[in-house]
Amino acid sequence: MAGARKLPTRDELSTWREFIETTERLRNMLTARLQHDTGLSPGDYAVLLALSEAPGSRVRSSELASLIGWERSRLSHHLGRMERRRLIRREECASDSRGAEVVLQPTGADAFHAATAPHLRAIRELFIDALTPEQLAAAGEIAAALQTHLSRPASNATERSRT
Amino acid sequence: MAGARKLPTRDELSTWREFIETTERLRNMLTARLQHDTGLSPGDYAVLLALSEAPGSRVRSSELASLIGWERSRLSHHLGRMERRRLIRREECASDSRGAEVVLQPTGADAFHAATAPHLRAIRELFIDALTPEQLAAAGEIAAALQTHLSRPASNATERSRT
DNA sequence: GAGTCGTGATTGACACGTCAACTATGCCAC
DNA sequence: GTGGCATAGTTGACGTGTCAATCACGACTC
Repeated sequence: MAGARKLPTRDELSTWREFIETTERLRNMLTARLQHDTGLSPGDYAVLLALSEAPGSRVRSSELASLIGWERSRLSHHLGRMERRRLIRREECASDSRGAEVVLQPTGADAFHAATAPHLRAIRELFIDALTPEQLAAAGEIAAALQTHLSRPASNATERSRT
Repeated sequence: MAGARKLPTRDELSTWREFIETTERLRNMLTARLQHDTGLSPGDYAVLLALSEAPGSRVRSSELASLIGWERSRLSHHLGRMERRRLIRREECASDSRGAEVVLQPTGADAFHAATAPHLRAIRELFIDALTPEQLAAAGEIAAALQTHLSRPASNATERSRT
């Protein structure tokens, strides 16, 4: 048995398309608004949020990466761009000379503080206000179910490592 | 009235985060699988799908753009990359010499045919199988509600053009 | 048929992401 | 203290996406 799984029906496929296209559109609109209102990208916002919650507004680079769930190289590239804009600064780490510490700069702190209210408002307007309380709850359950499912090793590869 | 909208509650915000992060993860896993199984990106797949459904496997460039909902410049860049890989070809358009026609190439047709079953299977495994039928229906309703809401002009800018 | 305007498509600059090297330390064994 | 290995972080190449500018042509007017 196994091997040829049943393919999605027409209805399932159209639900999938609507779902994935809508969430992409939602993300794009959020990004555009954040950019327009505050000049920050979602990446900038994530970095600044994590940084401003850290004691002393400074975090080891690899810890920052795991806080926001990024690969280190992605973070490194992004920090380079943020450093050019004076949002953050990188310092050598005292305890481990391989390491780097990321430090929030005044420019970055200001940008983040100015961004948080508009961003939260946008989330409310574009997402929360679009749904009934029941739908919002259902969205949470769907996300949880997907998250669980995607973390199952088998969902990565069904019948793919059968060598 | 108006101006200071209520900010999201802690619960709403955590639902939001779970939702948006999960859909992003889902998209990433789908992309990785498509890439791994077939060597195509989601963009490639969308272009090839539209092209292979078109009469004669050829479409005017701007029509292709509207079929898959892309900006023309995005499409132009992508077609350039696909042309380098011999997946498609661009021809001058007979009826309108400004225009270009995109033509499916054998390499592209083969790649697309080889990709469709694995891709549909991945959608089933990663998305549909993760949800109960009720959750799947709810996902469709949520997408529809969001789509409607996001198309409302006011949801783009509440109190933003109040000059 | 010259002027103007809209449309079809491409281009260049740049932000963002991934992957695969690569550098530089730390760390442990011996 | 040297060899081997893991860890921290950076870098380069390249695919992808947006924006603004540009080019070329069609269409319409006079």
